[in-house]
Amino acid sequence: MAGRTFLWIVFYGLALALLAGLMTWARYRFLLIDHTEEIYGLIIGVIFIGIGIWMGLKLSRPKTIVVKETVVQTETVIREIRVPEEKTAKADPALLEKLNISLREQEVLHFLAQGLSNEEIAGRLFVSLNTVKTHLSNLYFKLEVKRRTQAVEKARSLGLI
Amino acid sequence: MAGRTFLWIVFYGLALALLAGLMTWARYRFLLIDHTEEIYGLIIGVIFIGIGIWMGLKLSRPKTIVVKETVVQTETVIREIRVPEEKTAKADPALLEKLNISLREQEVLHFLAQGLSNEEIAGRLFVSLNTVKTHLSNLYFKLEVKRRTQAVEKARSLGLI
DNA sequence: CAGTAAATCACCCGAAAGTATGAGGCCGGT
DNA sequence: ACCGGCCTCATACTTTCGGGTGATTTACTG
Repeated sequence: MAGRTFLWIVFYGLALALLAGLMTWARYRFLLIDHTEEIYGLIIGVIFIGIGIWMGLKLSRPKTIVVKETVVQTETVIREIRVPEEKTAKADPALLEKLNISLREQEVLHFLAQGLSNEEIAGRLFVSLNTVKTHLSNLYFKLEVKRRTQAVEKARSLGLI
Repeated sequence: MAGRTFLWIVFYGLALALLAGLMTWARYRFLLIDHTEEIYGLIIGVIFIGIGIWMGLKLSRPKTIVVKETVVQTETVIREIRVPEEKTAKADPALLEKLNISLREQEVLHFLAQGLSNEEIAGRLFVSLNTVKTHLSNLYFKLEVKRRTQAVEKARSLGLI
Protein backbone atom coordinates (compact mmCIF):
# COMPACT_ATOMS: atom_id res chain seq x y z
CA MET A 1 0.00 0.00 0.00
CA ALA A 2 3.03 2.18 0.27
CA GLY A 3 2.99 2.99 -3.38
CA ARG A 4 -0.60 3.98 -3.29
CA THR A 5 -0.14 6.14 -0.26
CA PHE A 6 2.71 7.84 -1.98
CA LEU A 7 0.52 8.50 -4.95
CA TRP A 8 -2.01 10.04 -2.72
CA ILE A 9 0.57 12.30 -1.21
CA VAL A 10 1.60 13.41 -4.65
CA PHE A 11 -1.99 13.98 -5.49
CA TYR A 12 -2.26 15.97 -2.35
CA GLY A 13 0.63 18.12 -3.33
CA LEU A 14 -0.85 18.79 -6.73
CA ALA A 15 -4.17 19.64 -5.25
CA LEU A 16 -2.49 21.98 -2.87
CA ALA A 17 -0.65 23.70 -5.64
CA LEU A 18 -3.86 24.05 -7.52
CA LEU A 19 -5.54 25.59 -4.55
CA ALA A 20 -2.65 27.92 -3.96
CA GLY A 21 -3.00 29.06 -7.50
CA LEU A 22 -6.69 29.47 -6.99
CA MET A 23 -6.04 31.59 -3.97
CA THR A 24 -3.61 33.79 -5.74
CA TRP A 25 -6.06 34.21 -8.54
CA ALA A 26 -8.83 34.92 -6.09
CA ARG A 27 -6.66 37.53 -4.47
CA TYR A 28 -6.70 39.67 -7.54
CA ARG A 29 -10.17 38.71 -8.45
CA PHE A 30 -11.86 39.54 -5.18
CA LEU A 31 -9.47 42.04 -3.83
CA LEU A 32 -12.29 44.11 -2.48
CA ILE A 33 -13.85 41.50 -0.33
CA ASP A 34 -12.99 41.65 3.28
CA HIS A 35 -12.45 38.30 4.85
CA THR A 36 -11.28 36.65 1.74
CA GLU A 37 -8.46 34.84 3.42
CA GLU A 38 -10.53 33.39 6.15
CA ILE A 39 -13.09 32.23 3.69
CA TYR A 40 -10.60 30.60 1.48
CA GLY A 41 -8.84 29.13 4.42
CA LEU A 42 -12.07 27.58 5.51
CA ILE A 43 -12.87 26.32 2.08
CA ILE A 44 -9.47 24.82 1.70
CA GLY A 45 -9.66 23.35 5.14
CA VAL A 46 -12.97 21.75 4.46
CA ILE A 47 -11.89 20.46 1.12
CA PHE A 48 -8.68 19.02 2.39
CA ILE A 49 -10.16 17.44 5.43
CA GLY A 50 -12.82 16.03 3.23
CA ILE A 51 -10.24 14.65 0.91
CA GLY A 52 -8.35 13.28 3.86
CA ILE A 53 -11.32 11.50 5.24
CA TRP A 54 -12.40 10.16 1.93
CA MET A 55 -8.89 9.04 1.25
CA GLY A 56 -8.59 7.37 4.55
CA LEU A 57 -11.81 5.52 4.04
CA LYS A 58 -10.76 4.47 0.60
CA LEU A 59 -7.42 3.26 1.79
CA SER A 60 -8.78 1.39 4.69
CA ARG A 61 -11.20 -0.57 2.64
CA PRO A 62 -9.00 -3.18 1.06
CA LYS A 63 -8.49 -5.81 3.65
CA THR A 64 -6.34 -8.80 3.46
CA ILE A 65 -7.10 -11.88 5.31
CA VAL A 66 -5.74 -15.30 5.44
CA VAL A 67 -8.02 -18.11 6.13
CA LYS A 68 -6.31 -21.36 6.57
CA GLU A 69 -3.83 -21.60 3.75
CA THR A 70 -5.66 -19.44 1.39
CA VAL A 71 -4.73 -15.87 0.90
CA VAL A 72 -7.57 -13.67 -0.01
CA GLN A 73 -6.45 -10.27 -0.88
CA THR A 74 -7.60 -7.13 -2.43
CA GLU A 75 -4.36 -5.29 -2.16
CA THR A 76 -0.74 -6.08 -2.02
CA VAL A 77 0.33 -8.42 0.64
CA ILE A 78 3.89 -7.79 1.34
CA ARG A 79 4.54 -10.31 3.93
CA GLU A 80 3.02 -13.15 5.75
CA ILE A 81 3.97 -14.28 9.13
CA ARG A 82 3.10 -17.51 10.63
CA VAL A 83 2.47 -17.65 14.28
CA PRO A 84 2.81 -21.07 15.71
CA GLU A 85 -0.53 -22.43 16.56
CA GLU A 86 -1.15 -23.61 20.03
CA LYS A 87 -4.46 -25.25 20.03
CA THR A 88 -7.81 -24.64 18.40
CA ALA A 89 -6.62 -26.26 15.25
CA LYS A 90 -9.81 -27.47 13.75
CA ALA A 91 -13.10 -26.99 12.02
CA ASP A 92 -13.05 -24.03 9.76
CA PRO A 93 -12.87 -25.16 6.21
CA ALA A 94 -16.27 -26.16 5.03
CA LEU A 95 -17.99 -25.04 8.17
CA LEU A 96 -17.62 -21.39 7.50
CA GLU A 97 -18.81 -21.91 4.03
CA LYS A 98 -21.71 -23.95 5.15
CA LEU A 99 -22.76 -21.28 7.54
CA ASN A 100 -22.16 -18.66 4.94
CA ILE A 101 -20.13 -16.54 7.25
CA SER A 102 -18.37 -13.81 5.37
CA LEU A 103 -14.91 -12.51 5.98
CA ARG A 104 -16.05 -9.41 7.72
CA GLU A 105 -18.33 -11.38 9.90
CA GLN A 106 -15.48 -13.61 10.90
CA GLU A 107 -13.46 -10.64 11.92
CA VAL A 108 -16.29 -9.24 13.92
CA LEU A 109 -16.83 -12.59 15.53
CA HIS A 110 -13.20 -12.75 16.40
CA PHE A 111 -13.29 -9.49 18.25
CA LEU A 112 -16.62 -10.32 19.73
CA ALA A 113 -15.10 -13.30 21.39
CA GLN A 114 -12.54 -11.07 23.01
CA GLY A 115 -15.29 -9.25 24.78
CA LEU A 116 -15.01 -6.03 22.84
CA SER A 117 -17.94 -3.69 22.59
CA ASN A 118 -19.46 -2.80 19.26
CA GLU A 119 -17.82 0.56 19.44
CA GLU A 120 -14.43 -0.98 20.00
CA ILE A 121 -14.90 -3.46 17.21
CA ALA A 122 -15.84 -0.62 14.94
CA GLY A 123 -12.62 1.07 15.94
CA ARG A 124 -10.53 -1.97 15.22
CA LEU A 125 -12.06 -2.56 11.85
CA PHE A 126 -12.18 1.10 10.95
CA VAL A 127 -15.84 1.02 10.15
CA SER A 128 -18.85 2.65 11.71
CA LEU A 129 -20.78 1.36 14.64
CA ASN A 130 -23.77 0.80 12.41
CA THR A 131 -21.75 -1.42 10.15
CA VAL A 132 -20.67 -3.53 13.04
CA LYS A 133 -24.25 -3.84 14.11
CA THR A 134 -25.24 -4.96 10.68
CA HIS A 135 -22.53 -7.59 10.61
CA LEU A 136 -23.55 -8.75 14.02
CA SER A 137 -27.18 -9.03 13.05
CA ASN A 138 -26.27 -11.17 10.11
CA LEU A 139 -23.96 -13.20 12.26
CA TYR A 140 -26.64 -13.82 14.84
CA PHE A 141 -28.96 -14.91 12.14
CA LYS A 142 -26.46 -17.31 10.66
CA LEU A 143 -25.54 -18.71 14.01
CA GLU A 144 -29.15 -18.85 15.02
CA VAL A 145 -28.66 -16.97 18.22
CA LYS A 146 -30.08 -13.88 19.80
CA ARG A 147 -27.32 -12.41 21.89
CA ARG A 148 -23.64 -11.81 21.54
CA THR A 149 -22.82 -14.05 24.42
CA GLN A 150 -24.68 -16.85 22.77
CA ALA A 151 -22.92 -16.15 19.54
CA VAL A 152 -19.59 -16.54 21.25
CA GLU A 153 -20.72 -19.73 22.87
CA LYS A 154 -22.00 -21.15 19.65
CA ALA A 155 -18.94 -20.16 17.72
CA ARG A 156 -16.79 -21.70 20.37
CA SER A 157 -18.68 -24.92 20.35
CA LEU A 158 -18.48 -25.01 16.59
CA GLY A 159 -14.77 -24.49 16.73
CA LEU A 160 -14.97 -21.21 14.93
CA ILE A 161 -12.91 -19.69 17.68
CA MET B 1 -22.57 6.02 13.11
CA ALA B 2 -23.73 8.84 15.07
CA GLY B 3 -20.86 8.59 17.49
CA ARG B 4 -18.09 8.46 15.01
CA THR B 5 -19.60 10.98 12.69
CA PHE B 6 -20.02 13.27 15.61
CA LEU B 7 -16.39 12.85 16.50
CA TRP B 8 -15.38 13.73 13.04
CA ILE B 9 -17.49 16.79 13.11
CA VAL B 10 -15.94 17.85 16.36
CA PHE B 11 -12.55 17.16 14.93
CA TYR B 12 -13.53 19.21 11.95
CA GLY B 13 -14.61 22.06 14.10
CA LEU B 14 -11.45 21.98 16.13
CA ALA B 15 -9.27 21.87 13.09
CA LEU B 16 -11.04 24.78 11.54
CA ALA B 17 -10.98 26.74 14.75
CA LEU B 18 -7.29 26.11 15.05
CA LEU B 19 -6.85 27.25 11.54
CA ALA B 20 -8.81 30.40 12.07
CA GLY B 21 -6.81 31.16 15.16
CA LEU B 22 -3.60 30.55 13.34
CA MET B 23 -4.64 32.81 10.57
CA THR B 24 -5.64 35.59 12.86
CA TRP B 25 -2.40 35.28 14.68
CA ALA B 26 -0.43 35.21 11.51
CA ARG B 27 -2.28 38.21 10.29
CA TYR B 28 -1.05 40.40 13.11
CA ARG B 29 2.27 38.77 13.30
CA PHE B 30 3.23 39.22 9.72
CA LEU B 31 1.16 42.20 8.92
CA LEU B 32 4.06 43.88 7.25
CA ILE B 33 5.03 41.09 5.04
CA ASP B 34 3.77 41.11 1.57
CA HIS B 35 2.95 37.60 0.63
CA THR B 36 0.73 36.96 3.56
CA GLU B 37 -1.74 34.89 1.71
CA GLU B 38 0.85 32.63 0.26
CA ILE B 39 2.05 32.05 3.77
CA TYR B 40 -1.44 31.28 4.85
CA GLY B 41 -1.74 28.91 2.01
CA LEU B 42 1.46 27.29 3.01
CA ILE B 43 0.44 26.94 6.60
CA ILE B 44 -2.90 25.60 5.70
CA GLY B 45 -1.37 23.26 3.22
CA VAL B 46 1.15 21.96 5.69
CA ILE B 47 -1.39 21.49 8.40
CA PHE B 48 -3.89 19.75 6.26
CA ILE B 49 -1.37 17.71 4.43
CA GLY B 50 -0.17 16.65 7.81
CA ILE B 51 -3.65 15.73 8.80
CA GLY B 52 -4.21 13.95 5.56
CA ILE B 53 -1.05 11.95 5.81
CA TRP B 54 -1.72 11.15 9.40
CA MET B 55 -5.15 9.97 8.52
CA GLY B 56 -3.90 8.06 5.59
CA LEU B 57 -1.33 6.31 7.70
CA LYS B 58 -3.67 5.70 10.53
CA LEU B 59 -6.37 4.30 8.39
CA SER B 60 -4.15 2.33 6.14
CA ARG B 61 -1.91 1.20 8.91
CA PRO B 62 -0.95 -2.36 8.44
CA LYS B 63 -3.58 -4.25 10.17
CA THR B 64 -2.88 -7.63 11.36
CA ILE B 65 -5.71 -9.94 11.56
CA VAL B 66 -5.52 -13.31 13.08
CA VAL B 67 -7.75 -15.92 11.72
CA LYS B 68 -6.95 -19.29 12.95
CA GLU B 69 -3.24 -19.44 13.43
CA THR B 70 -2.22 -17.28 10.60
CA VAL B 71 -1.30 -13.68 10.59
CA VAL B 72 -1.21 -11.58 7.54
CA GLN B 73 -0.10 -8.10 7.25
CA THR B 74 0.54 -5.47 4.79
CA GLU B 75 3.63 -3.46 4.90
CA THR B 76 5.54 -2.96 8.09
CA VAL B 77 6.22 -5.92 10.16
CA ILE B 78 4.36 -5.76 13.35
CA ARG B 79 4.17 -9.02 14.99
CA GLU B 80 1.01 -9.95 16.67
CA ILE B 81 1.73 -12.55 19.22
CA ARG B 82 -1.00 -14.58 20.65
CA VAL B 83 -0.32 -15.12 24.25
CA PRO B 84 -2.33 -17.88 25.77
CA GLU B 85 -3.14 -15.47 28.54
CA GLU B 86 -1.86 -17.37 31.50
CA LYS B 87 -3.84 -20.40 30.62
CA THR B 88 -4.00 -21.45 34.18
CA ALA B 89 -5.58 -24.64 33.04
CA LYS B 90 -7.82 -25.37 35.96
CA ALA B 91 -7.30 -23.54 39.17
CA ASP B 92 -10.39 -23.06 41.14
CA PRO B 93 -9.44 -23.62 44.72
CA ALA B 94 -7.31 -20.75 45.81
CA LEU B 95 -8.08 -18.63 42.82
CA LEU B 96 -11.68 -18.10 43.66
CA GLU B 97 -10.70 -17.22 47.13
CA LYS B 98 -8.06 -14.88 45.94
CA LEU B 99 -10.52 -13.12 43.73
CA ASN B 100 -13.07 -13.15 46.48
CA ILE B 101 -15.72 -14.54 44.27
CA SER B 102 -18.67 -15.65 46.29
CA LEU B 103 -20.87 -18.64 45.69
CA ARG B 104 -23.68 -16.73 44.18
CA GLU B 105 -21.32 -14.92 41.91
CA GLN B 106 -19.92 -18.21 40.72
CA GLU B 107 -23.36 -19.42 39.87
CA VAL B 108 -24.15 -16.26 38.01
CA LEU B 109 -20.86 -16.52 36.19
CA HIS B 110 -21.67 -20.05 35.26
CA PHE B 111 -24.92 -19.11 33.62
CA LEU B 112 -23.35 -16.05 32.14
CA ALA B 113 -20.94 -18.22 30.26
CA GLN B 114 -23.82 -20.12 28.77
CA GLY B 115 -25.02 -16.99 27.12
CA LEU B 116 -28.08 -16.52 29.27
CA SER B 117 -29.62 -13.13 29.72
CA ASN B 118 -29.93 -11.48 33.10
CA GLU B 119 -33.60 -12.27 33.10
CA GLU B 120 -32.95 -15.93 32.47
CA ILE B 121 -30.27 -16.10 35.11
CA ALA B 122 -32.65 -14.52 37.56
CA GLY B 123 -35.15 -17.19 36.66
CA ARG B 124 -32.71 -20.02 37.19
CA LEU B 125 -31.56 -18.72 40.53
CA PHE B 126 -35.03 -17.70 41.70
CA VAL B 127 -33.98 -14.20 42.50
CA SER B 128 -34.90 -10.84 41.06
CA LEU B 129 -33.38 -9.25 38.04
CA ASN B 130 -31.91 -6.56 40.21
CA THR B 131 -30.14 -9.08 42.33
CA VAL B 132 -28.56 -10.61 39.28
CA LYS B 133 -27.43 -7.20 38.21
CA THR B 134 -25.88 -6.60 41.57
CA HIS B 135 -24.02 -9.89 41.47
CA LEU B 136 -22.84 -9.11 38.01
CA SER B 137 -21.61 -5.70 38.98
CA ASN B 138 -19.61 -7.17 41.81
CA LEU B 139 -18.34 -9.86 39.53
CA TYR B 140 -17.23 -7.37 36.96
CA PHE B 141 -15.44 -5.43 39.62
CA LYS B 142 -13.64 -8.49 40.94
CA LEU B 143 -12.69 -9.64 37.49
CA GLU B 144 -11.74 -6.13 36.54
CA VAL B 145 -13.88 -6.08 33.47
CA LYS B 146 -16.65 -3.93 32.13
CA ARG B 147 -18.88 -6.19 30.11
CA ARG B 148 -20.32 -9.64 30.39
CA THR B 149 -18.48 -10.87 27.37
CA GLN B 150 -15.22 -9.77 28.86
CA ALA B 151 -16.14 -11.42 32.11
CA VAL B 152 -16.66 -14.68 30.30
CA GLU B 153 -13.39 -14.29 28.48
CA LYS B 154 -11.51 -13.51 31.64
CA ALA B 155 -13.12 -16.28 33.57
CA ARG B 156 -12.28 -18.67 30.78
CA SER B 157 -8.69 -17.59 30.64
CA LEU B 158 -8.48 -17.92 34.37
CA GLY B 159 -9.89 -21.37 34.21
CA LEU B 160 -12.94 -20.47 36.20
CA ILE B 161 -15.03 -22.06 33.55
C1' DC C 1 -25.57 -5.61 -18.94
C1' DA C 2 -28.75 -7.29 -15.31
C1' DG C 3 -28.60 -9.84 -10.99
C1' DT C 4 -26.59 -10.94 -6.74
C1' DA C 5 -23.74 -10.78 -2.69
C1' DA C 6 -20.87 -8.29 0.33
C1' DA C 7 -19.73 -4.34 2.75
C1' DT C 8 -20.74 0.03 4.20
C1' DC C 9 -23.71 3.39 6.75
C1' DA C 10 -27.85 5.76 8.59
C1' DC C 11 -32.01 6.43 11.61
C1' DC C 12 -35.43 4.97 14.76
C1' DC C 13 -36.92 2.57 18.65
C1' DG C 14 -37.45 -0.59 22.26
C1' DA C 15 -35.13 -3.86 25.18
C1' DA C 16 -31.32 -5.34 27.73
C1' DA C 17 -27.37 -4.35 30.23
C1' DG C 18 -24.75 -1.70 33.35
C1' DT C 19 -23.96 2.11 37.11
C1' DA C 20 -24.88 4.29 41.40
C1' DT C 21 -26.84 4.33 45.71
C1' DG C 22 -29.28 2.81 49.55
C1' DA C 23 -31.19 -0.51 52.47
C1' DG C 24 -32.78 -4.62 55.15
C1' DG C 25 -31.96 -9.48 56.73
C1' DC C 26 -28.77 -13.28 57.99
C1' DC C 27 -24.77 -15.32 59.86
C1' DG C 28 -20.18 -16.05 61.90
C1' DG C 29 -16.44 -14.15 64.51
C1' DT C 30 -14.65 -11.01 68.30
C1' DA D 1 -23.79 -7.23 71.16
C1' DC D 2 -21.42 -5.18 67.28
C1' DC D 3 -19.09 -5.65 62.76
C1' DG D 4 -18.35 -7.28 58.29
C1' DG D 5 -19.39 -10.10 54.46
C1' DC D 6 -23.00 -12.03 51.75
C1' DC D 7 -27.40 -12.05 49.70
C1' DT D 8 -31.31 -9.82 48.61
C1' DC D 9 -33.99 -6.07 46.32
C1' DA D 10 -35.28 -1.38 44.75
C1' DT D 11 -35.20 2.98 42.25
C1' DA D 12 -33.34 5.85 38.94
C1' DC D 13 -30.52 6.76 35.25
C1' DT D 14 -27.14 6.03 31.30
C1' DT D 15 -25.28 3.23 27.90
C1' DT D 16 -25.14 -0.45 24.87
C1' DC D 17 -27.47 -3.87 22.13
C1' DG D 18 -30.39 -5.60 18.80
C1' DG D 19 -34.27 -5.35 15.34
C1' DG D 20 -36.12 -3.34 11.35
C1' DT D 21 -35.69 -0.81 7.23
C1' DG D 22 -33.58 1.30 3.44
C1' DA D 23 -29.72 2.97 0.75
C1' DT D 24 -25.23 3.06 -1.77
C1' DT D 25 -21.07 1.20 -3.62
C1' DT D 26 -18.19 -2.42 -5.35
C1' DA D 27 -17.36 -6.60 -7.39
C1' DC D 28 -18.33 -10.88 -9.19
C1' DT D 29 -21.24 -13.75 -12.34
C1' DG D 30 -24.35 -15.48 -15.75
